[in-house]
Amino acid sequence: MEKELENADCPVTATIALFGGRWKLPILYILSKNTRRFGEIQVRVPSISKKVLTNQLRELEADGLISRKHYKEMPPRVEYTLTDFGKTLCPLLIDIAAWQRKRIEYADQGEVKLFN
Amino acid sequence: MEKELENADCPVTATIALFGGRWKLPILYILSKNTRRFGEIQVRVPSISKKVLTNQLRELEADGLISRKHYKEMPPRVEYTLTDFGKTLCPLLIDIAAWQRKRIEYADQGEVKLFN
DNA sequence: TCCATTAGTCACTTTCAGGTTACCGCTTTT
DNA sequence: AAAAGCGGTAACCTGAAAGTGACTAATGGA
Repeated sequence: MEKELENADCPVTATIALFGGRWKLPILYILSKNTRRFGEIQVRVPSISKKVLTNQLRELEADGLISRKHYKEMPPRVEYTLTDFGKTLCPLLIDIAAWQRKRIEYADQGEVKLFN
Repeated sequence: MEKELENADCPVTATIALFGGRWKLPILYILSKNTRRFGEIQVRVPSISKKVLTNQLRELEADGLISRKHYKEMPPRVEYTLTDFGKTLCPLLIDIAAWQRKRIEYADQGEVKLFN
């Protein structure tokens, strides 16, 4: 039996891994509007803890979607910004949101349930 | 401080939840080519267990992406098919895959690492 | 002198999607 | 009479991610 797919090199899976984390989309959305300091992000993402926020930011940085600028001041100041590459993600997110509207159309026709 | 977003009604988050499960993309990919029986899916998704496959299929069905047809025969026969709504997902997945190619371009320029 | 501030880290606990193994009903094949 | 085939279900386990609370460094201000 042929192997129809190898999960590891599926481009869709690979892409979703980049922003599939629990809080990554909210973070990217916030940074798409403005460069933000750590604390500013935290206050805009409801109920995220420092540990998890740090984590998600580190991963986004490692994937090249955001950059981190650390000012050597006291108290510390750290700013996060979407990279040029990170900005290329925005149109895709808009496409995804657009499809959600299509889903709502189907729901209006009773063909699809929105909530289970 | 204004709440810039509520995660729950983010259309991107909602969409990704539909196919973010561990095996949902492979399953959708397989069904995008053919209607398939349970066992045919299982054999094409490397190393998925029956329980998990059942689970993922049930969720995809609940979300209206696939339909399940149970023939009352013995031994049992159950066929899974992409719904019309499920088919509308395909172009989106193609967009996502296309963005991955953009990512690879950036990687070629050394601006983004593909693997960490 | 002591406190507040910022961006974390550390150690620990909780959660739950996903995985494992065993079992089932009903029929045909051996 | 036994085994194989199909599409599951039930009970249990596991590992990674997420969450919690306490702690820190270095400075300015009351």
